[in-house]
Amino acid sequence: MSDLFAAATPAHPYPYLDALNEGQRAAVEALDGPVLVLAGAGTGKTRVLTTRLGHLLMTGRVRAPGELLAVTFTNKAAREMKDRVAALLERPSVEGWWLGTFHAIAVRILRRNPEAVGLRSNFTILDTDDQVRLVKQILQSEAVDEKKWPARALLSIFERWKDRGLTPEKVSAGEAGDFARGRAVELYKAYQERLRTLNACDFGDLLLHNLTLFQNEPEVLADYHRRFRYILVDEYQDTNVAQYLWLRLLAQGHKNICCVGDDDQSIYGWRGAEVGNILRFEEDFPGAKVIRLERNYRSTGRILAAASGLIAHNEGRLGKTLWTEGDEGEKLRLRGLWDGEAEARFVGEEIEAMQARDKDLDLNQIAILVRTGAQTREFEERFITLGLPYRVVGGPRFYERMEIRDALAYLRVIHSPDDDLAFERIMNKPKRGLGNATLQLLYRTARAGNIPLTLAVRRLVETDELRPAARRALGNLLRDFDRWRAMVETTPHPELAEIVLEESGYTEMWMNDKSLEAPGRLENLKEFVNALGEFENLAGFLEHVSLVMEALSQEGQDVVTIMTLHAAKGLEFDTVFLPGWEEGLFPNQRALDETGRSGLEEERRLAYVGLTRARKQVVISFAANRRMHGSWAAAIPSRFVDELPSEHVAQESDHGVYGAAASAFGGMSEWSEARVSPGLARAKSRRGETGSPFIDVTPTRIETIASGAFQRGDRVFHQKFGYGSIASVEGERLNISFDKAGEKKVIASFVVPADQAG
DNA sequence: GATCCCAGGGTTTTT
DNA sequence: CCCTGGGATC
Repeated sequence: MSDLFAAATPAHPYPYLDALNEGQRAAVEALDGPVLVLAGAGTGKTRVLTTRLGHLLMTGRVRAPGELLAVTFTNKAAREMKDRVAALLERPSVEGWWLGTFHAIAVRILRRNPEAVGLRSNFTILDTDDQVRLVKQILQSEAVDEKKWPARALLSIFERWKDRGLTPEKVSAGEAGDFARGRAVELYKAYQERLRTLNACDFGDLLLHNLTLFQNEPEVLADYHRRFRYILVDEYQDTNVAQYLWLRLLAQGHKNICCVGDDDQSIYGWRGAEVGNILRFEEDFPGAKVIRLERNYRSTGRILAAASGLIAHNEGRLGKTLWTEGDEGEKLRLRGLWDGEAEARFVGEEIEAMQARDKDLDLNQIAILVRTGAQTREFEERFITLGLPYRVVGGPRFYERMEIRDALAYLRVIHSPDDDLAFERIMNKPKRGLGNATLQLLYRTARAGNIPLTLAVRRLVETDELRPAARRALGNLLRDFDRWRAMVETTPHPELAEIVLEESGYTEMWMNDKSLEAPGRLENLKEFVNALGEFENLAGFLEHVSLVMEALSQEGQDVVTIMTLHAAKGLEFDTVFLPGWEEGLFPNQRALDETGRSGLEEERRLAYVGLTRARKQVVISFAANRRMHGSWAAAIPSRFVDELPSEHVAQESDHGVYGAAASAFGGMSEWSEARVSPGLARAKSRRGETGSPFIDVTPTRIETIASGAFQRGDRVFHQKFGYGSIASVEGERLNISFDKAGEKKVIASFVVPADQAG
């Protein structure tokens, strides 16, 4: 502790400081007391974070891993920081450090003192699916009409309360709302009680239980005060109230808390984030130093000017102006199109033109950032037709897949026998002749005796209340679980998992399944067993899966990225396409309806995030007609288009940015394309626009020029469309009749022979 | 108990 | 348009 003072005095022993600009250096050197680093997009935030961490070590303020708490929002950010710290310390990994997501840290704390909140240390963390099923059960037992009051809606009410740190007791009467005629709080209480009985908690509980723990057990909190001498928080603008309270409690002792964030990039208000947390920082932590990082190292001057011009329309900002010493760059491009399809075609053509100009073009440096997930489809379809490799970021995560969740459920029941939801999930998977009637009886018995489902099963198989077939099936299942559970200590867990999947008949179930997903699912199960091997024990694995596990991403390929604006935060690309800038879509109507002005400002921040992802070029587009939920709607350009400073924007349609004019322009372009390119006209036939002369003529002709590895009649497999037979071959383009997806034109490199699939 | 069909509803998403 | 879930039917 004494060298703390000694180390702080010398001026030059830290060469890494010289590589920083003035603001960055200030942010790194302000080690003690509360500090807020307002780090604009592309200003070197990660560098500041890691250098600061290193500086804490070099100055001796942090000498042991346990003395620093570093929190992030995503696993990705946590991993990146871990890697950098490991590199800094020249170690392969830094597992002992308190460095992780809010939730991962909260679990770690909760596992040490679970009794304080009525849990046992092997408690389960439920995912969304389990949560919804639990809420449904409660609605049923409380006789609430699920049609009128959907479980999901109620769950999101609970989540918002949890985001604000509210336990059922703390929800004030005025908050009840009209859900189920004001019964929401009562239902919330029932939900929390059920969770406790199940020895389970949901994601929101992790933080909420931490707050309860700290408030009820001052000793525990004091221990963490002694432990964590420095706290570092990333993406502070995304914290919700519960996380804010959590941080405040932990920082109470020494007040050495450094939060890094950007109020202009707060885009998660809809899931409980409070921009107010960052705006209020100086009041919350008196004496706080605020350091602004405004020098941008990423984007061109014009992109920064456009982004700044846009975001200036927001009120209630801390205020910050990005600048660069780099080039002014090209103007942003703005294009109006006829409809979403034309827009996708336009983007495809632009990328092809870029490829033509530069044959070494790195497709990974191109991103299409959309407002809603539904927008990705049109681009996907277009890119498949063009044979342009792409990747859609998002979609179901690995552990959200049905087969993985089933396999997990088996392990969960083994690991924590009271996990009713897991038991219910796999009770009849594979089919054991246990249907709804049996399940209802089980639940009645469990509820009557206030005991877990598996215990109810144990009692029932001793009686004659069940049908003999059901009784036998359940008896066997119980015996299986007992046997597997007995193996936990003696059998390596990956092997155990394999045995369970085998003996339960689960693997067999998928082997007998003829659907096109089945081979992929079996593959995922193998992957699952492999992943299991990377953990010390079953408990560790289960925790990892519920908190961290992500979809397998095929990285390292040369592909264009398609993703939502939300998913793009923190990333950067040379060229960014921003389609769908239309009123109603972006800003999104629902955001405006639900949260009004603050919703609009959040949408604007989203636009700001999108713009600042680009290093060199931004291409914004809007369509005059957009199909939503199956019906067409005329659209007008987004107000954000008008908010861009016009001197930095090149409009490519001389008909202006208004809907009607854009329609005329887009319509014409479509017409001319159809004339010059039969291939494009044919592609449209996939959408059922029959009657074009091109469709009738081409198939016979193209067969004669068939070449390459595929022939008519071959069975093939396609990532997106599944299995099918080749109807005709046209060079690299294949016409395939897919078993499930119907007729599609695809590029040969996108399919493999059916026998090589999976 | 399992399968099929139709109605209804469909931002953003991490942990 | 496309998916999900619940009810009706075999």
